[in-house]
Amino acid sequence: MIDPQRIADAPDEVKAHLVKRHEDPHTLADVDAIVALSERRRELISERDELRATRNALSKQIGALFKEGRRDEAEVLKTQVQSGNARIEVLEHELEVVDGDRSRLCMGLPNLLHPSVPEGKGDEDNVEIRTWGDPRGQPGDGESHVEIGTRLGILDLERSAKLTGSRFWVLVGAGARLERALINYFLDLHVHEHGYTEVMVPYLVHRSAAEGTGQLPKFGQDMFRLAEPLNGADAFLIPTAEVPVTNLHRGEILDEAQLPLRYVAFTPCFRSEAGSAGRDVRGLIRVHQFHKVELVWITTPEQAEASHQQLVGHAEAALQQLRLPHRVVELCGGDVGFSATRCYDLEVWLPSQGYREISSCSHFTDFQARRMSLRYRPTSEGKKAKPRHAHTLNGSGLAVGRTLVAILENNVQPDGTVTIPEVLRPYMGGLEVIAPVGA
RNA sequence: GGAGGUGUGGCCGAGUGGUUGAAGGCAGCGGUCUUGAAAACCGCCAACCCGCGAGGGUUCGAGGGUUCGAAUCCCUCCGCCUCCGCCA
Repeated sequence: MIDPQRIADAPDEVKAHLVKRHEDPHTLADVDAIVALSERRRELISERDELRATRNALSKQIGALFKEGRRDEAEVLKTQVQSGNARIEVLEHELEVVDGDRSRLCMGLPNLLHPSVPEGKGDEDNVEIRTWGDPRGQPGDGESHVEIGTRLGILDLERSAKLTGSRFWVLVGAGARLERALINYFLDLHVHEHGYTEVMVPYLVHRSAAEGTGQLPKFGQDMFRLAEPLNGADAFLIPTAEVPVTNLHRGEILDEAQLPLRYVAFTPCFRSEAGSAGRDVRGLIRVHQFHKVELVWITTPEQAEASHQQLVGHAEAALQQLRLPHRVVELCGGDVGFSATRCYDLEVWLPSQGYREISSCSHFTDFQARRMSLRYRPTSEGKKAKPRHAHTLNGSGLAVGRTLVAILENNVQPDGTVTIPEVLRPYMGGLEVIAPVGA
C-alpha cells in the first residue's frame, strides 16, 4: 500500500495519481476519509498513551507500596488506576474502529504511478516501445490454434468439457509434451542463462499472502477460494506464482548484501475469470487453469528501475529464442495493474488475432513490501541504518499455454504440420515437426 | 488421527506476576593496540506507533481472558519437534 503518512501529508498528490488511473470518484473520496481517520487516530493514540503512561507509573508505585507493606495507600492508587482503565477501554474501542476503517481504505488504494507512465484510459492507449520479428499476415488471417490443435489431435476441448466445462483443456501426445518442454526450457533458460534461483512453492495460499501482493481485498472474485479453512485460515488457489514467491520473505528483515533476490518458479495458475464472460471463450487464451513460469525480484529502491529493464529483457529473450514475433508496450495510466507503479507487457503475435499479452512485467516499488512487511537493512551507509521496505518486481517468463498457442499459429506450415522451434527440440526428444496423429 | 514437548531481539539462549524491552553469548558497527592483520580490551547495537522536540506508548508465535501490573497465570488457534497410526 501507499505510505499512509504520505496520504495524510499530500492527499492532492495521491489523488492526481488516482485520476491518471481513471479511478472512480469514490476512490478519490477515500483519500479524504483516510486523512480524516488519520487525524482522529492520532488524537486517540495520544490520549490513550498519556493515560497508559500514568497507569504504568502508578502501577510501579503500587508495587513499591506493597513491598513496604503500606497496603491502604496501595488500595487508593488501585482505584485511581481502575477509573483510568475505564477511559482507556473506551478510547481503544474507538481506535480499533478508526484503525480498521483506515487500513481497509488504505489497502484498497492502488499504487502511485511512475512519472513516465503514459496518459490513457485502456489498452488502446498503451505505447509501443519496440517490435521484434516479422508478423505474418493481418490479424485474423491465420488459422486459430483451436483448429490447428484439434486437427493435429493434440488438443481436445470436447473431452476437457466433460470434466470441468468450459475454459479448461486437455493436451494429448505431442501437445502435452510441447507444454512440458516449454516449462523445462523456460526454467533452464532463467536458471542457467539469467542466474535465477528456482523454487517450487505451494499452489494454495492464505488470505494474508494474497493481501500482501494486492490481489485482496479488491479482486477476490478473480480467485478460487476453498470452502473450508486451510490450517485455520481462509485459503485460495494461486492466480499466479507471484503470490507465494513474493510472500516467501514476508515479515523478514533482509541484509542488503543478500539483494537482489531473484526467483523463478513454475506453477499452475487458477483464475475464476469472473466478469470475462464472452471474451476469448474458445481455446487456450483465457482459461481457469494454466501454467506459467514466473520471475520475481526483491531488490533495493535504487536498483529497482534498472532491474525492471533486465526483467523485461529476460522474458523477451525467451520469445526471441523461440523466434516468435512480438512487441513490448508500456501500459498507460488506466491499464497499469493495482499494485504496480509501472508495467511493460510483452505481446506475442498471433496470426489469428494480432498481438496478445504473453508476459506482464511490473515494478511495485514498496507497495507490496509494505503490505507484507518485507524490509532490508541498508549496509552501505554506515552503522545504524534503519530497515527500509524493499522493492518488488515480477514478470511472466512466460505464460506457457499462450506460448504453445503462439507456436502452433506462427509455425503452422502450408501442409498443416507445425514445426517445433529449434531450442525446444532437445526437450522433445529431437522431434522437429508435429504432424497429425496417424498421418 | 492419537500422545507428549516446544515457540523470547539478525542468530543462539536466560528469564514463572513488579525499574525485564528483556541477562549472557555470537554476528555487526566504532575505538584502543599493531607496519598491516589477527588476538585482546573498551564502547555501541530490535522493530513499530504518536510527537517539531523533550518524551511517551506498544511488541517475548497469534488472538482473547485474569490482574493495579503479564514474556511470566488461564483459554483458543497456528507453527515447529518426537513417538504411534494411516497414506502418495
